[in-house]
Amino acid sequence: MQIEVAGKPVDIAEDASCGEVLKEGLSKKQFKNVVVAKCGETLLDLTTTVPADCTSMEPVFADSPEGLDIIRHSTAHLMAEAVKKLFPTAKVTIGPSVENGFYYDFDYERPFTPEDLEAIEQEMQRSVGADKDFSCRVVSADEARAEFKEQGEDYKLELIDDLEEDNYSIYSHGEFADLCRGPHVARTGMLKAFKLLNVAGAYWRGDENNKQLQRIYGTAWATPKDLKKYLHQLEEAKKRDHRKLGTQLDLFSFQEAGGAGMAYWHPKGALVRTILEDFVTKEQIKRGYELVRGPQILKRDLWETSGHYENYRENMYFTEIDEQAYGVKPMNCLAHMLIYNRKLMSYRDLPQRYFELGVVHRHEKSGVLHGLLRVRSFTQDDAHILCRPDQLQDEIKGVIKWVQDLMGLFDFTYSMEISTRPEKSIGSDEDWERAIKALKEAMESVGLPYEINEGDGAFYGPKIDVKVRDCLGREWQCSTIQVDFTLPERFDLTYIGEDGERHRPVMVHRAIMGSVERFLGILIEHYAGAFPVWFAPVQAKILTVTDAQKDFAEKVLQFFREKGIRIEADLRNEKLGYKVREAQLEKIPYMFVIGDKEVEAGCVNVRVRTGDDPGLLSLEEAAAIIEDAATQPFKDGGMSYSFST
RNA sequence: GCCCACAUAGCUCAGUAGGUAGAGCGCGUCCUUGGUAAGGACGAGGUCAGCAGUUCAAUUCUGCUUGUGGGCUCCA
Repeated sequence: MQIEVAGKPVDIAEDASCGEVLKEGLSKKQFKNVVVAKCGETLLDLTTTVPADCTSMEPVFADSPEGLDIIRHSTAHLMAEAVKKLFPTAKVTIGPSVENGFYYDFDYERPFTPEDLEAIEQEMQRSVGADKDFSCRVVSADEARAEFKEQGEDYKLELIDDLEEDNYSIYSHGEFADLCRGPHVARTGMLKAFKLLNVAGAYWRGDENNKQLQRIYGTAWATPKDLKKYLHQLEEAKKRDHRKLGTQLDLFSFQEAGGAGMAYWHPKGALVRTILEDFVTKEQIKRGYELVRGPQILKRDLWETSGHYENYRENMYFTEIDEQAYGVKPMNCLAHMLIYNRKLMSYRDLPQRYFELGVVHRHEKSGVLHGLLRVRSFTQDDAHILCRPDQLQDEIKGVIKWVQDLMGLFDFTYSMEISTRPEKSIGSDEDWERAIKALKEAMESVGLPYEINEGDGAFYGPKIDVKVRDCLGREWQCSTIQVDFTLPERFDLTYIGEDGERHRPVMVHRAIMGSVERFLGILIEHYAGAFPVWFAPVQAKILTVTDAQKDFAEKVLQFFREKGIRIEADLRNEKLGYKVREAQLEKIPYMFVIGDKEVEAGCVNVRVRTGDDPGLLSLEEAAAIIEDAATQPFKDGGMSYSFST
């Protein structure tokens, strides 16, 4: 019998295992790093007998994405073994691999402590040292039930009942056996690079009505070197954390006295924000939007009409004025609809595109707040497009283009998904179908890949969500495009068509940055605080060598200020090296050093934060460099912008 | 909201077997006039997050509250 291994034919015995076949077909060194076998799309344990229909087999190496997944999953089992050994009354639940690692959820009478984690990790190391074999057996549903019932593993019983399979595979190593689809590494000795990271609460099956379990997270890699590299990366990422940089660069803070989830913008941070908002606002106008503004609070019955009261109440703040109930706006759409409704619209007036940097308040659960990325009060670059059905496609495409342009400007990588109807929602099934179809068609016509996120739409309509990652790899939603047939109906929005009849416009809710706060948080992490010249709060800093240059430095300062360049001067009685260091830590793009030489020449000596050193330049030349650096990103993106004071 | 952890000077952190606290940086004054990542001296600065309780005595122990961090659930 012959089988192809990694492209070359190998003779094998009738009942050979996958491991034996791969060992035959690969060099000794290669085989050492094989975790499982791959036959077609199926992953098989090395101990599994080669299936009769398998004609070619590929090795899955430890450092491949699939291999790492196996290693992490197996490490989760290894951890469960250790936990059961140290805490026999703990009940096991599920333990999958996740990005960069794994977790396992346990039900135990007391919380695990950091010391417990250390003990667990040591126990895991012992098991690795013992190099126990992983083995798999397939049993009937009844046998599986009997086995886990005897062990008191109630959660496993629940899983068996839910899966409703005829047979189940059970993976064991040493004393530990777990209901599991597999596959796994052959021996515990292959798991040589892992670390337990933290404990967290997690609901059984992700449902907050269920019991809360204890989840232990860990990371696992193919080699200790990879593990070390990953842990180092984590450390580096922490340095870019926007919360840390926000303090270091004096951009913003959160004030305990003022309440959770609400940012306070310091002078530098507020300036960065203002520039971003200014750019986005001007760009909206160029793209055919009109600026509007609505109030912060609207009468409660309006929120009832819109369905917010019914579907979004727990996220809203309410207040009372003159015995009249009001709701603080969590979204801007209501005001925009009222503005649309101020007069009778003609089909010629459409589309109406209303843009507002709207401040919204949402009562987010206390546990979800996270720096600028998840707050209770934030500003959306929000717009509502009211258009005729025949205009819908072009409008969506226009928004997608704008999203692409903005993300491109910052060189963001992002993922897109279409979110469908959630449980709590309003509107007819047909409208939902129509709206989803419109979004899909637009995405497909632009040729963008997308995922479907079932049940995650807004309560009034489906949406395209654009997600960007933070420094720790967590994804955050930024842009959103939502098609809505329902709210125009609820507010009886109409326009007079060519036929002289009243028609219903379609509404597109959309935000490009999403939340200014969140977007800035991600920008801070993306640039590690070293903002591009166009929105750096301070673009250049003058550093004098001694106070003899003070007068000239002040003239230079004035010169650049008049040019609209954001510049500061460090005239303190300190050494140059000290001033350079400080400006470098402030991540200021340009430093202008002024000593006697420069005064004499009427020049500045330019130092760039990247380490480049253009040297002695005239004031005009230096200004040109900055202006160039500030406008270049827009030229590259086919746009134009400059902030002026 | 739930689980766990944490909260000491503007920042980063030490510390107290329960006897009201310390460093570095920053800040102020003075000396130093120094050419590309930290010159020196002196000084100011803290209801040890808040409120209760235990105690002769609480920053330290206990409880609650507030806030923060890591997750879960939920969402821009």
